[in-house]
Amino acid sequence: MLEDRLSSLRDGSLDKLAELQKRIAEEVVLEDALSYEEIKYVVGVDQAFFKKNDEEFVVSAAVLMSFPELRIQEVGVDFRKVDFPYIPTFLMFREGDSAVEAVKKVLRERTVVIVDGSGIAHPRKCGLATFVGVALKNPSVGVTKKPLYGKFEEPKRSGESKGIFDGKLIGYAYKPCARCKPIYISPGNMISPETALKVVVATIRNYKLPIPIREAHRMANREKLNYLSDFDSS
DNA sequence: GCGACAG
DNA sequence: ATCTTGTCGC
Repeated sequence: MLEDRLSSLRDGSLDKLAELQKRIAEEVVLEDALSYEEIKYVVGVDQAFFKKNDEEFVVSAAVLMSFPELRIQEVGVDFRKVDFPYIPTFLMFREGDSAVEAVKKVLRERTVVIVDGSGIAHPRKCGLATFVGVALKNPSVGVTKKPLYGKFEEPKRSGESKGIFDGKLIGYAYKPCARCKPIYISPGNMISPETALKVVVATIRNYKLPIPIREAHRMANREKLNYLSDFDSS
């Protein structure tokens, strides 16, 4: 079954999905829809996965926080079966719909969405964060722990950032602390690389990853355990 | 052709 | 992402 899905993807359908990504990328706006001062909230989104009877499920959690105070306002959750495998550069087809639904439940005016995945720092300029930002027509930023695409130099000092380039500036490699490896930040939609960096840095504080992402990660795992324990007892 | 490759 | 214990270091 799994092999069937993978082979059908290999034989050309991935090309069509890649074309879809290129079309979505054409809708991206890299100017700030919100100035830094206008940002009132941020939403962090992340997901957890698990298998139940040979089927795979995803739990997405979206945590709305005040900005720049970072007080939790609301949490949105989406739970569903997943049928698309993880394929590098096609992550949006596996996690995108679920992430969008979770964010929809908590989204307000003047909010920047922070996603655990690339934005335009992607071979076709269409990472998970771009998908979410275009689908919701809302400012979004992508943050990853590993680089996916683009040329950059290693930031060496704590707090230092280096541009990620693909002809032009498409994001930043940022070193959160002396012993931390860099994180990679790129605009998803409706935000500039500079503002994307500034917002993310403002949410990191003493950690490596943005606090909204950390909170979303915790919530997704919390929900995952809930579903599993409910299943067991029923 | 070979290797790289978010979560 | 997920499977998993302890452990080294700031």
